[in-house]
Amino acid sequence: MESRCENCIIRQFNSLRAMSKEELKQVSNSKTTKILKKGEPLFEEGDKLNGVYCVRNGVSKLSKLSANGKDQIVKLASKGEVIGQRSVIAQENTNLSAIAVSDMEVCFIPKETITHTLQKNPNFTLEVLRHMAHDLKEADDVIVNISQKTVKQRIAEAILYLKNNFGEDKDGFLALTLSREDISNVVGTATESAIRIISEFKKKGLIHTSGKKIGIKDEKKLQDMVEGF
Amino acid sequence: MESRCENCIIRQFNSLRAMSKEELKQVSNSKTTKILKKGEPLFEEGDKLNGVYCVRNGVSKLSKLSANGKDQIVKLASKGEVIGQRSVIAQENTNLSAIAVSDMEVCFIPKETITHTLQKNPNFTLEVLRHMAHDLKEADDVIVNISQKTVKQRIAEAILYLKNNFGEDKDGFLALTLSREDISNVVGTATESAIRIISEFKKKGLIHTSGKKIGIKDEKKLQDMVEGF
DNA sequence: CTAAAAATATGACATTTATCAGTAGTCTGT
DNA sequence: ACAGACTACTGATAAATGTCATATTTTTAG
Repeated sequence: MESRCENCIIRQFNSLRAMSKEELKQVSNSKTTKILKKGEPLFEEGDKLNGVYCVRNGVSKLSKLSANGKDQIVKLASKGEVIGQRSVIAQENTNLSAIAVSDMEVCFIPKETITHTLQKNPNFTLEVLRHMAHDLKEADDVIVNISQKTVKQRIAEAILYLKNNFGEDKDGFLALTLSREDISNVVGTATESAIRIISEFKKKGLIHTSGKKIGIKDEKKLQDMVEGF
Repeated sequence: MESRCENCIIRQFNSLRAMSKEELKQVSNSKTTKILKKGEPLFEEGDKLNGVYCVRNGVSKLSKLSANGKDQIVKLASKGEVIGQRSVIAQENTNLSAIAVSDMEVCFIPKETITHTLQKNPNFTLEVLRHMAHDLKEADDVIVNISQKTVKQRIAEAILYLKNNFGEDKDGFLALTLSREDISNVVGTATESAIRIISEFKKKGLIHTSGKKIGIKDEKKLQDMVEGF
């Protein structure tokens, strides 16, 4: 049978840790588990969400389609993160799409369970609030980065971000492999520009690549690049 | 004597409306009122906030300094909005500066009053949460706009935003007058670029200006500009 | 394993935007 | 009312980035 939320380690990393034993039992009884293959959508922009998704494994990109037909990736959500809270809380259709960028395992928690607890357990609400406050700060940082840094700086930053958040595999490549297009959508630039700059980094010996995989060779210089040197 | 929060109309527009009579009384007793002249700071990036500010009148820009020395304006907060909640909730120093862009009147509410209510009144917490969810969505939209629209589109959008949110004066100029530099910092571009594009809009008959004041002449064409025509 | 499809890569060029330099206009405080 | 300071404006130019076209490599499906 399904594993129980009460015992789930993932929970330690998100706002569900503020739930009481009773509440967790309820979550566990109402949740369903879902497996997604790389590339499959969890939901699409504009969908009405009937609950939130707790990521057990894998990574999802949260993106928004712009008028000119390009996706902008606003956040990468991985193990322990809860996706869709914003829409459920604001009682609106979702403003973002969520698509798996690696195989995923997620738990779906119906919104009734969440909203019920939000109204009853102030500790949980406060915990969710803290998480959202954190997300908001990060969003502010993204705004400043995108508008004030060059594409080169942002790509260097993205590469370091991928290392710091998802680590490296045994061969020294970034553990999370994004397509060049996804990278350009994180950074907010044309795919060709991203590719060009990645090639340049490679020529300069800052990184090495193999297919779409990227490995960091000179972290310090990459960091300097971010700072603008 | 000072006016009482219980009677304050402003409250209707922000999360304070979810407070009980008792709680409001406490807020009213602990609050202080502050007058700011245009250009004066409410607080600066990195400050530790001892409470939140409720805007009674005037407008404040919330901005963040980037590495290259330029400010990026992340939000304009006006009547009814509460400033500084994010930092108080996350228990961090503030990541933004708040500077008055017009004369202001604000109420300062000490953080103890807020955090106390956050722990006791789930309705209030939920209301704050909803507001933050809304802010987060807006931040996502800003990210997409900045990275996917041209400077011209963003300036057209900013002008329409100023009209829709702050209205026009009797002579048909935008009621909130921002300096060209502030406009460029909202839009995330160089001041000269903003000026150039504003001149261009003027030549094309989309707007008219007088000193730093801007008035809209052809809203439809401005809107088309935003859409990319 | 192989052919087709998709993704990556690169060059040439157009467009957008930033930077620097300098002038004109507007506001502020005495 | 006036000087000085700030702000708006304009031109010339450089730099960054986007676009289109096309070649090459990698991945995928059968």
